[in-house]
Amino acid sequence: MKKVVVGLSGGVDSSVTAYLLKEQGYEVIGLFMKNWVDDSVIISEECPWVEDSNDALIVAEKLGIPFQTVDLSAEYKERIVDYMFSEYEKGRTPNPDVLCNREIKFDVFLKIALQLGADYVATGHYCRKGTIKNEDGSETYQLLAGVDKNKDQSYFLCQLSQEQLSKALFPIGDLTKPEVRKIAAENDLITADKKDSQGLCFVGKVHLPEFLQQKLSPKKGVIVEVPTDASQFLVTVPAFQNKREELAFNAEKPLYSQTDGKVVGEHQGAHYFTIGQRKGLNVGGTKEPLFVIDTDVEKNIIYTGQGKLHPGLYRHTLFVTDDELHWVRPDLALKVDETLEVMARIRYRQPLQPATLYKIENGLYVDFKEKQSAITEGQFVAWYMDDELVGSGVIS
RNA sequence: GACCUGGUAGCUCAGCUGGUAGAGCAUCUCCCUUUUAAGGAGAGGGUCCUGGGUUCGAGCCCCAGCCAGGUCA
Repeated sequence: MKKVVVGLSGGVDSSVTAYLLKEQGYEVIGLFMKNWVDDSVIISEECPWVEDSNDALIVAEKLGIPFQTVDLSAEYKERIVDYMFSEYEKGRTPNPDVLCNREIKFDVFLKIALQLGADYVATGHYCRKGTIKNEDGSETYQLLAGVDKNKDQSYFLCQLSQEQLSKALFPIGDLTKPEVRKIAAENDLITADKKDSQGLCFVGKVHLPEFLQQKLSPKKGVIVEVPTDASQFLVTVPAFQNKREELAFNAEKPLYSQTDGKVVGEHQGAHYFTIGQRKGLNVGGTKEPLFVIDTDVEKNIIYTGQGKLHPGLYRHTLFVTDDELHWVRPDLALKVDETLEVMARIRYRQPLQPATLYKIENGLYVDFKEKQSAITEGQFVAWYMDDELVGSGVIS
C-alpha cells in the first residue's frame, strides 16, 4: 500500500483531498503545518491557526487517519518572510505563496513526509499532474491546470521541479469547488461549509503596510503625477535591425524623474507601494483615479498616472533573467535564439494571454500579443501550452 | 492704491430666473481572491469664508470685512 502524507490545512480542499486518497486505497497521514507564530500582524481577531489545526484534527479523526502537527515557522520565516522583506526593500513585489510551495510545502514539508516513509505528498490544490512515459522508461511529469477554471491554482505551483512533482498528488484537480464542497458535506467533514481561506497561505489575512512596517521603516517622500503626454510616451519607434532589438526596446521600462510631472502628494515610503496600485495614495482632486506607474525606492518617489489607460501602465514585453528562469518541463526549455508560442499570465487568475517566448544568452523575453497592464517586478510570469504550465520566471 | 474674478464635502469643481446642496477623485466598509494589485457593491462626510442686511425664505441679491489669484497704475 502506498503511503501519502496530506497537508491538512483545516480547510475543505485539503479535507476532501485526504478523504479521496483514503477512498483510493492509500495509507494516509494528515500533517498540519504551523508556519506563522506572530499574531501581531494578523487582522483576524483570534489566532487562526489554533482553530484551523483543530478542524484538521477533527477531519483526521473522522477519516480515521493519523494526525500530527509540525512547526515550520522557523523555516517559513527564513525562506519566505525574510525574502518578502528583502524584495519589498528593493522595490520589487514578491509572491510569497509561490515561494511557499517551492520552499515549504514541496521542500521542507516534503522531506518530513519522506522521512515518515511516505511515497507521496498531497495537497488541496486545484491542479492536476500528468505523466508522460519516455522511451527510456523514465517519466516526465506535467503540471496541468485544474478542471475548475475558476479555481485553477497551477500558477502557485509554477516553481515546482520535476523532482518535486514526482512526489506530488493533487486529488481534487479533477473536481470543481462545488463538487469538493458536496463531497465534504456528504461525508460529514466539518470543513464543508468553511469559508475559503485567503491572504497569505498559512499566515492569513495580513494588513500588508503594517506587516511591512515591522522591518521597513516609514520614510516620507513625494507622489508625482506623470501626464499622459510625457516625453517618455512620445518616443518614436525606431527602425529595428532585428527582433532582438525590438524586444529589448519593448521590454524597456520608462525612466521617470521628479521633473516629468508635478508633485501631487506625499507618501510614507515608496517600498510600501506596487505598480498598478490605486488605493492608499490618498491623493484626490483628479478627474480619474491615480495609479502607481512606477516606484523609485532609491529616491523614494512614487510615480503615478491618471486613469486605467495611462500609457505608463502598459508594456508589450517583459524579461526574465536566466537565474530566475524555471522550466517545470526542462525537456521543453528553449535554447538561445529559439522561440515558443505560449499562453501566459503575470498574476494569479489573470486570463491567459497569447505570448511568444524568445530565448537569448542571459535570459528570456516574454512578448505579449496585447500590451499588459501593470507588469510588476518580482511577480511571477507563468506560461502554458494548452492546459499545461511548462515554465515560469520572476519578472525583472 | 484702484479695479476684476473667486472663496461650496479631505481634494478638484458644479449648483438653473433666490426655496436650506451635488459630481468625480480621496477615505471607510463589504464582496471577489490562498501573492501584490486590480475589479464589483455600498457608506460616511459640508457653520456653502466671516459679520450684517433685504426677503415668508439666500450658497445664490445688497453692504462691510478677511483671504487667494489676476489686471491697471
